[in-house]
Amino acid sequence: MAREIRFWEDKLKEKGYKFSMPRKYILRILREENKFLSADEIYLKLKEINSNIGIATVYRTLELLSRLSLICKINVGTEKSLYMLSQDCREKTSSYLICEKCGKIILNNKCLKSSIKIRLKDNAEKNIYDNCKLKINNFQVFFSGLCDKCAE
Amino acid sequence: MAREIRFWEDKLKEKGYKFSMPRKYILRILREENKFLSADEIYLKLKEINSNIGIATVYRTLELLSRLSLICKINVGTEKSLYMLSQDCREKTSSYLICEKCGKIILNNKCLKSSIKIRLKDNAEKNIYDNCKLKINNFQVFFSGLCDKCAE
DNA sequence: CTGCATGCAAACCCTTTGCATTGGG
DNA sequence: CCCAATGCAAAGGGTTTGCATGCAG
Repeated sequence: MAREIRFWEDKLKEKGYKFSMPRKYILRILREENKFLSADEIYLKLKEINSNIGIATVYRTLELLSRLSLICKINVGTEKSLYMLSQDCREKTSSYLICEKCGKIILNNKCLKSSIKIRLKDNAEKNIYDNCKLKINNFQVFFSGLCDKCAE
Repeated sequence: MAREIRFWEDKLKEKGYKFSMPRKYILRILREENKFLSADEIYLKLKEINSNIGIATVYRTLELLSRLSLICKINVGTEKSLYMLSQDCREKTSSYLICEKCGKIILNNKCLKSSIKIRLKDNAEKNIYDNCKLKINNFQVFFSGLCDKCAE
């Protein structure tokens, strides 16, 4: 963890941002939970540890960390945005199963993985940049439909 | 078009829903535009043809049509939800390239298609249902990153 | 006719913004 | 010390809901 804290601090300071208490706490929560969290889930966890960090700060911090690529943000279903540390996000989640109605998300289920074969060509990243002028830092597969509960 | 109108009508009536004027108009707009539209874009097009259909009805209709799988709904970036007729959605768009900052979307670019190889196994749909109790009606690939403009 | 579908407005929820204050470097 | 960062509250934007009315079957 100490190594990660140093890494976060460097990343922030190298761009001239302060390594403030709220930023430290939010990063630590994301590291400990190690899964996608919504802004208000993070806000509640901050309350649990008796911080009085406001929800506005949570959003501002998540926006900043996302801009610095320390975390990644996804939007699925009609739900709120979700955030996760970048390294874990890339290593651990690439496929999602989402109920279009209730927004329930299943991440990286084994069954999903075995149901689909995806292969990115070697030059994909460069190819896409050359064609579309967009530097890819995430790649995700979404299956969506209706879960049994919502289908009644 | 006449054939499609009949198809929509049957789909609605077979589940006991009325084929009302707002539903007919909204389906027709989606057919004519033949691309992803937001609820308020549809609402504006309805205004153009002098209908006084309310935005609430637009949302309720889109929710219903989505539930009946006549249309598909996507959520990307920080943007509003987008809707498109299902058949076109499946035929024409399965991959998206999104700028995480400005929300710009590139649909089904040839380059995207050639950069990725996707194969769904034959029994994928059934497999996923058996495991996750969710009936899939959509399947999409999202690449996200920063476009040149937003990267500065 | 009957009850589902609609229009309107208000409510809701997530997120952003304005502003005075605080605290990190 | 100074300015970026924060907390609070209010505003914003998309979407949903309550309720009286209208219209498809």
